[in-house]
Amino acid sequence: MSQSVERALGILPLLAQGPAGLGAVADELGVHKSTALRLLRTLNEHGFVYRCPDGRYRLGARLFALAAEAIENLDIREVARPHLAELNQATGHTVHLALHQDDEVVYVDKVDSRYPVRMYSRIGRPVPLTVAAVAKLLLADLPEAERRALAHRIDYPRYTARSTPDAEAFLRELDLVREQGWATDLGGHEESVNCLGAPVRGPDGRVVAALSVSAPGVVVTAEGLLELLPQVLRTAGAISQDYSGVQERTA
Amino acid sequence: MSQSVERALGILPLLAQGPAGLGAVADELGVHKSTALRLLRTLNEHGFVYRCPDGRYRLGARLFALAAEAIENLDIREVARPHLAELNQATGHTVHLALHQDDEVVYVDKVDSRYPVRMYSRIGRPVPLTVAAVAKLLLADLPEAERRALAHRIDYPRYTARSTPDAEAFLRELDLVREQGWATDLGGHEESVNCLGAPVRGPDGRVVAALSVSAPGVVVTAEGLLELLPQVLRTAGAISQDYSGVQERTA
DNA sequence: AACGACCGTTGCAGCCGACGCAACACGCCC
DNA sequence: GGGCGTGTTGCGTCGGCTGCAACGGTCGTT
Repeated sequence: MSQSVERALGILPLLAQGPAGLGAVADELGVHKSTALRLLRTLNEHGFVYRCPDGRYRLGARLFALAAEAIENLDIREVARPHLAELNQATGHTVHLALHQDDEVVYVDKVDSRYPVRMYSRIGRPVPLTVAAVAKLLLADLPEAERRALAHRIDYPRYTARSTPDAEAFLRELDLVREQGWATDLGGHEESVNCLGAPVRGPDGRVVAALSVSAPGVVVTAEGLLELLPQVLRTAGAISQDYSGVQERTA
Repeated sequence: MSQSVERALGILPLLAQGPAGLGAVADELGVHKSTALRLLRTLNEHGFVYRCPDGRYRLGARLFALAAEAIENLDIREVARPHLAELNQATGHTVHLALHQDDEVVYVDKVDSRYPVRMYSRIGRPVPLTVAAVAKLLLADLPEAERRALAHRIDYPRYTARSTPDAEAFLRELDLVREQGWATDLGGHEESVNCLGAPVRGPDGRVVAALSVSAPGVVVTAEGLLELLPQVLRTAGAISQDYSGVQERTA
């Protein structure tokens, strides 16, 4: 839509992969150096890009600040936090909270496991759509047409032998998840890690978020994890209720 | 420099404070609605802005993803991580790693305390410049002129009675920190939390990062925390060495 | 020391892309 | 139904952005 903005935004993913000089940025964007310079300068003035002492460019502090601030302001987080902490306290496992935006599912909060062996994840990081329990929960609630379109649009990486192989299998899985009201990821992303998740619903009954507990097989078996289902469902229900209660929060 | 980009970037901080409608954004920017619409659309196409079902705009997932990716790629992090984990293992306290960019100091990694009472912090979040141990370490290494300019440019919020009160006190503190090679924050940010930090130096001897251990007074006294100084210094030294060894990593 | 290669920076003219206007299309409440 | 407050579209005009070319700096090389 807006050329210069588009180009400027295109710079950011480039720099996310690592620092780069003016020339490299210009080449990558396919524009003249002077153009790239102007864009980088404006980005720099606003703190989105940081100029290293050696002249190369990196992503700037402002970006991190914004992301942090935005995450703070996601209201579901505030409501959910105490419940997540409680679930973590009760089970000892890592607890995640995730949201759906566009074609991505992102973790917006987590409470780390008390066990030394922890699952690797990071707040703000996109979740593998086809295997993660929270992703299945969030996507299963989409209207049918949208769900089908999405299922055929995305890729199906074979993280492990148990990863969802294709769109058909994924849609079947989503149907199952929607029906039973909870979801699992049994070694679909990393061979030795299992997850169990449940949906958080808004006042209109639609799924607005999803939470999950994750634990490596060495800590608890898949069967053992499934025994936590009632607790997980109860926590998700409690958050749903709290969230529907407060409801409007027009900033 | 570049008008449209500048405007587009101006939108993001607005939305960080909470969701807003098209009209509100246009008013705030001082531009026509149609202009704001185009900017929002481009931001939206790139995932930096997310359109709520109710038509309002929020910050988008891409922003989180970028921030996460960039933080992953900060190479000091990778080098430091095992050392931080070790320090955490040995002491049990929360360990932070921070960097300096422009006028901000940001946490880029942390390992949580094993104690139930934890200090509140978040990766990517700006650190209070005037009191945090890591901030003092990073700023103390600036060239004198820059240090003085910065000291007079920033604010001195009185978080607690022990917060640094003004520029003069701050500069004195920085001199002390630079000389002794380590820094503390004894209740300067939150009354009951103490920190002890040390600098990580690059191949040229300049401070490139800072780490700290933090613990609430209920877990360990300030004196007890100070006894960890040798360990903290050793860890910082080990990271410096590793970092200077690998050195070049031109992406 | 002089050279050349490379990178970042500046001024400028032309042109295209962004701007604001005005009109339209919705949903809502008085 | 009429008024409002949204968000949206098409269009002409002007201005901001673009790419060029030329400059200045810092290396490494001969």
